[in-house]
Amino acid sequence: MEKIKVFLKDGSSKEYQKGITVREVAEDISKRLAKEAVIADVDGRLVDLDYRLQEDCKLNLLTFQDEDGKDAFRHTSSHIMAQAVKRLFPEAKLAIGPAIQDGFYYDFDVERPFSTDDLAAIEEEMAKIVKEDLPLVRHEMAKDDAIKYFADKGETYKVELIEGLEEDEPISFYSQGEFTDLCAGPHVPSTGRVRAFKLLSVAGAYWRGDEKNKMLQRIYGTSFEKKKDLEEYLNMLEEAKRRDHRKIGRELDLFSIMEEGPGFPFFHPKGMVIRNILEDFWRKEHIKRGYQEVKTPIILSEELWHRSGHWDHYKENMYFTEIDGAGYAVKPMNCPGGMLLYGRKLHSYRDLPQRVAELGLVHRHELSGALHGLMRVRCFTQDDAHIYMLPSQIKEEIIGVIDLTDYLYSIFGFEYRVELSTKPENSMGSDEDWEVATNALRDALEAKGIEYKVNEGDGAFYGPKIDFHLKDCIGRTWQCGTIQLDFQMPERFDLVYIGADGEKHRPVMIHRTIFGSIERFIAILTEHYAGAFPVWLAPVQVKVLPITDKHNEYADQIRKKLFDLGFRAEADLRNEKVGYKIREAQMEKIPYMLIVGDKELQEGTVSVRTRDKGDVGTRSLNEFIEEITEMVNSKK
RNA sequence: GCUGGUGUAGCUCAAUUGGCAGAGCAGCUGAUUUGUAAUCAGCAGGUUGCGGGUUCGAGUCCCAUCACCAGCUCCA
Repeated sequence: MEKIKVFLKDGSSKEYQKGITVREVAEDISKRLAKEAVIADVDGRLVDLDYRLQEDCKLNLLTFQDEDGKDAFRHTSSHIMAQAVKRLFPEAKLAIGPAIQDGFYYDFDVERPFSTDDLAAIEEEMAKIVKEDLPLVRHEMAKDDAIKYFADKGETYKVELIEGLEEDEPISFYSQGEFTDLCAGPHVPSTGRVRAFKLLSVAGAYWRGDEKNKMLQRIYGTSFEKKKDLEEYLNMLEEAKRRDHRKIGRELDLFSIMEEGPGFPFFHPKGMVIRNILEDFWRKEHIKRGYQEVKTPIILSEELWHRSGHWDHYKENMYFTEIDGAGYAVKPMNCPGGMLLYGRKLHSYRDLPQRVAELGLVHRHELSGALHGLMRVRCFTQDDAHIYMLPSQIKEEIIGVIDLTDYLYSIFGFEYRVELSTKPENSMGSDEDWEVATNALRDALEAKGIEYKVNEGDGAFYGPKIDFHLKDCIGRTWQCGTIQLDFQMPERFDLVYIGADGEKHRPVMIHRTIFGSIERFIAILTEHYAGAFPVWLAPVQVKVLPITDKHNEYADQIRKKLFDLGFRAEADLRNEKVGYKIREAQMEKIPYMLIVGDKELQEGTVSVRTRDKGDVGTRSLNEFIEEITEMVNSKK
C-alpha cells in the first residue's frame, strides 16, 4: 500500500496509508480533537472530515473555535434550517443560505411571508433534524445533470445559480436525509453537531441583492456548539439594545426626531453641549495642522449643480427650491461652494497645499426605510475639508489626513476598519485619472502600513476614496471618515494655480471628513460610552447635592464657584432625600456628585461620589477642582 | 423605496369573545428636614398616530395614510 506523509500544525509529521480520511487521521492524533473537529484545512483548501488524503499534505484540523470552522458550522445550520422549511413548506423555493458574522441566514421564495409562529415551528423541526443526527454527504454531478435535477424539483433559483458556474468544474452537492442542496461546502459531519441554535428574525431581501429582483424572505439565525455560548450571545444582544443611542438619547435628553421632520434631528441643550465640545476640539486640532475654516451657503443656484455634475449623478438625493422664479438646490455636499471660493482669485503654487475646512450642513433625500436615529438622517453636518495641492503633494497630504483621523479616533478609544473604494459605473472622468488617483490612495495606505479592504466600484462619482468605518453597539459598522481624491471638480470649475513657470496649472484636490457627520459621530459615541460620556464631554459634569435645605446655600456657592471656573455644574436644591437625588444623578450618568451636609459645611469640604466608584471620600473643594481639571484635560 | 412588524398619558406598559381607556414612573400641590441608587399623601395628565368605513357600540374588525422598528437597497 502506498504511503503519504501528513504534516500537522505543530510541525510534526506522520505517515498514513494513501486514501485515509481526515477523520481517521484526527482519531489517530487525539480522540478529543477528532470529537471537536468540524472541518479541516488541507494545503489551504477547506474540506470535510470525510475527505480522503491522496498525497503528502499539510493538515490543519479546524474546530468551532476557528473562524473557518465556525463558518462551516453556521453554514450547516443554515442547511438544517432549509431542510426544516422544506419539510413544513414544501412549496418554498430555495435561494441562498450562507454563514455570516455571528450566524447565518437562508433566503426562500414563498407565497406567504413567514410569521413569528412559523419561526417557532421551523425551530422545532430543526430540533428534530438535529436529533435525527443525519450525516452530511458530499457528491458531485455534471452541470447538465445538476440543472436537470433542480429544474425537476422546481428550484428555479438553484438552476440560475448553477447556470452561472464555471463549465469545467463538477458541481458539488450536500445531502442530509431527504434534503439535498447545491453547495461548495465544507460541512460539519452530521446535523447532530448543531446543538445550540436560535432563529432571530425574518425580513425581506432582494434576490441577488438587486432591488429590481423579486423580494425573498430571509430568515436569520445563529448557532453555537454549546448552549451556554448561545445564551451568552443572546444576552449580549440584549445589552446592545440597552446601549442604543436612540434610547439613551431620549433618556439623557440629548436629541429627538419628531414626526414633523423624519430624518431631521432636533438637538436639545445637553446634546448641544456634546456637539459644541466636539466641534471646538475639531476646530483646534485643524488650526494646529494648517487648516483655515470657511462657511458656504446651504442654498445655491441650480446651474451650479449642473456644473459640478451633481445634477447628473446625485439629483435623486437632492432637495430643490425656487427663488424669484429661478431654480435653486439645497446642498447635498459642500464641494461646489468650496470650488467657488477657491476660484474667486488666483493662487500661487507657493500657497499650496491649501487646506480649507468647513462644518457644512448638508441635506440629502434618503429613502424613508434607511433612516436610523442620528446614524442615518436627512440633514447633517459634515466636518468637511478640501485640500488643494500640487500633484507632487498628494501622498504627503493624504498621509496627513490619515494621521489626523487616527489621532482624533484614538482620543475616543475607537477601533476602525479601512476600505478603499474604486471607480463606480456611473462616474465622471477618464480611466487614467481614476487609476492615478486610486494608486495615490493605495500608496498612502501602504506607506502607513494600514490594513484595508478593497471595495470595487464603490467610489464617489468624482473619485476613489478611503473610508473609515466605526462600530456601533451591536457590531454594525458605519462609515465615518472618508478621504476622496478628485481630479474632476478642479476640471469642471476650471480651478488653477500659477506655477513657478508663470503658467496656469490644474491643482489636485482632496475631499475629506473625519467625524463623517457630527450627528453620526455623536450616535456612535453615545453607544460606545453607553451614555456615560467622559468628563470632558459630559453635558453635566458635577451635581451638588445638599442633604437638607439648611445646606442649600453652601451647595449653591460650590455650584457657582465651579460654574465660574468653566465647569458644567448643577445643584439639586429640591426638597428630597439625598438617596433620591443620587439615584437621579446616577441615572443621568453625571460623572461627579458632591454631597454636602453639616460636616462639609463646618469643614468647608465636599464629599465626592463618582458614577463609577461610588463614595470616594471627603476633600476640600480645591482638591476636587484639581482632580476634575486633570480628568477634563486628559479627555478620559 | 421594498418586505414584514409596531403605534394607547412625557416614559415603560395594561385593557377578556368588539361593551365605562387604566397602572407605575415622571410632572404639579402639600406634608416631611432627610448622609451615598426611589419618604408619604393628594391632584392633574388621553379625540388610543391621522383620516375614512363596518357596527347599537371600535383601542380592539376593515380600508387608506403617516411615523417608528428589523432587514434589503442606498450611504456620512
